[in-house]
Amino acid sequence: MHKQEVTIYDVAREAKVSMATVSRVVNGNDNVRKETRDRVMEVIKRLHYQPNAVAQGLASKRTTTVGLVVPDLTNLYFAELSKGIDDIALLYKYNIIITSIENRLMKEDQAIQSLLNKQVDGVIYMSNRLPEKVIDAFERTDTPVVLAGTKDNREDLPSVTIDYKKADTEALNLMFNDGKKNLGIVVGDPDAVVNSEYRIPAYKEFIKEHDLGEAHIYTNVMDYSDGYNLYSQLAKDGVDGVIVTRDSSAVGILNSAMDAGKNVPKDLEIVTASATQIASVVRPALTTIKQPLYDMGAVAMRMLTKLMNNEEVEDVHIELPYELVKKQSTLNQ
Amino acid sequence: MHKQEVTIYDVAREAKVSMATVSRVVNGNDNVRKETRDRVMEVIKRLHYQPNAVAQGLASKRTTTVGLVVPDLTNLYFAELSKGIDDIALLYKYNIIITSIENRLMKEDQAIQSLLNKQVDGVIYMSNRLPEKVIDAFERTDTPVVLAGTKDNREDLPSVTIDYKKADTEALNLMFNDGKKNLGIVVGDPDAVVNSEYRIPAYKEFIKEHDLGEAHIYTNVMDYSDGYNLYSQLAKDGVDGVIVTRDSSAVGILNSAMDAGKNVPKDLEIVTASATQIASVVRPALTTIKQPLYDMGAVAMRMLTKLMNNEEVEDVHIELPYELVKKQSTLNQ
DNA sequence: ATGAAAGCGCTAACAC
DNA sequence: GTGTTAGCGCTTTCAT
Repeated sequence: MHKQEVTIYDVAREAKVSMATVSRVVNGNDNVRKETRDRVMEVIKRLHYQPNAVAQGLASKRTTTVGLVVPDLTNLYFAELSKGIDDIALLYKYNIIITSIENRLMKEDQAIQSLLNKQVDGVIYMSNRLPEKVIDAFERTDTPVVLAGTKDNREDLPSVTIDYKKADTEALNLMFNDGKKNLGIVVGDPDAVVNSEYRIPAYKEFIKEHDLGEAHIYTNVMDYSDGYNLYSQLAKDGVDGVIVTRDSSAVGILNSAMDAGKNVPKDLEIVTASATQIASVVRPALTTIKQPLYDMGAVAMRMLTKLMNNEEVEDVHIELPYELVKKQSTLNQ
Repeated sequence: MHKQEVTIYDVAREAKVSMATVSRVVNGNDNVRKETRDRVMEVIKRLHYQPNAVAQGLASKRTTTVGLVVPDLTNLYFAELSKGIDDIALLYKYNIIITSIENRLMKEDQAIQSLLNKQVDGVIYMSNRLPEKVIDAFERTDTPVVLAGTKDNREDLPSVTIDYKKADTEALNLMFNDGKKNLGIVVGDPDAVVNSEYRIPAYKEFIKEHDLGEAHIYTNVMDYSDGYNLYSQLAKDGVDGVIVTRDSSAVGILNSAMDAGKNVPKDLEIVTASATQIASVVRPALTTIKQPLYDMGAVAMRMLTKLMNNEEVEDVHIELPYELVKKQSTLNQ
């Protein structure tokens, strides 16, 4: 399509060396006399030679490219994870191919296959859904995979997360100690492993242990308007404290409650489980389980670099510390 | 690195045809007898053959990959643009390599070069800064480039934008008609073409035409806290209406004003120039110049697909319609 | 409709 | 230290 202006062969000819030597210079191989190296470098500069990464990839079987699988770019939760990944990727000179898969023509396994076909050296998977087909695809390849902000059922795949159970329990406890006895939980996809295996069980255990009666579990609350519309139901159910996994939903609940003339936190306490910017700019500011999203991304990418280099990785299931940040959407007594 | 389990050669041997025929089947070339095609397809299925996109890229000189250059993934403005791009890219089966460049080791021209080395078929550039070096790199290559949400000085490069001058003038006029006579403008990077060539000139013209006295131009206000901290200055300067290009800054100003006991919009009107989610969830909700970000991204990507296929493109400088959405941060009289 | 063969631009033994 | 030579896995003429 576009003119590959200058190839390694042109440089070799002009510098009166072999392609191999140019390749050595380009790749920083030490086995080149300084004099030769300088001559080659000069020609490279003069001819504006730039190596063709596709050819390099085919010959070396390494593309210095990693794939990111993310549900939605416009969800700040994933954007902040991605930023951490991106920074470390840059540090190690990897490019990033990003694939978003929510509400899409493309299914998860197709996304993975597409990435693998591009010969990515590794994959970071952030989607909270992990269908069997994806697992199969991962198992059919040697390409290392790291999960960021999610887990698989069997805990086979390396992952970087927080302790969701502990975090949610702590949040519920905060509201309980504020005197709220009719607690609820609001999640997005109920089948997401994080929800089905950690958050919802943590909630169930909590209300059982504290004898809080009926469970109030609200699922498929995906965005602001879902949250906004949910409030009337929360009111009807007499819920006086909720933990909400998505902060856009939490903000929707907040605004809806206030529009209904209610007082947050007096009438309803809200704790959101992902501390993106949106949770801190609304008033009253939301109490949050602050996940170290940037760090989670960075740690995941760092782990992936090790896996791609066949380096030893001591622990493939890393849990980073979270922080329960008390703001004005809880009484904090 | 990873075992390329099955190659086109394996399929050819197993199906008792040549590699060329397998290639034809894979690429949907019609010149294959149905019988042969079926046999090849069967083998492909059975062997789980997947073409190596790197080898395809080297041989065909098309990678079906486009590069995105974006300042910051966690800025919803860019995220929403990217989403539009991504959806159209998926439709046309392009993968996306994303490169973010703000506050980074990597400079704009290195980012571009890295993308070009990967032999991307096209580039969408969203950064509001467009250094000479980047222009040079673009000129040294045949790879098509489209600017999304930004322009270059000479208007050489194809672009998708809104009419910034008209939009800002309309916003200023709204505030003027509300009786605000001490208007200001708050921007991020003052050297960004959109600011230096359109927004700031539009502002200057407006206050000159309406004889509003001294100009109040605030630059390098990049985020929420910059906006929050700026408010005291706005108050000191007696500004009673501002147009703010970044909505995180706008929200910062809003919260700061309210924390100072001021009334928005009575004491200060705020119009933000990019309508991301954050502008609509705060209370009072912000009046916004609603740019069709998703559409801008989609249109840019669609234009790029045409350029990559050497198709005719009637207009390479597309301006999409915006909408001035009146909310509670202006009086709207 | 199908096959043979020449590359695409580079890396990586291996030889000297 | 440097050159020679096979590939990497695929596409694409050009024959037939």
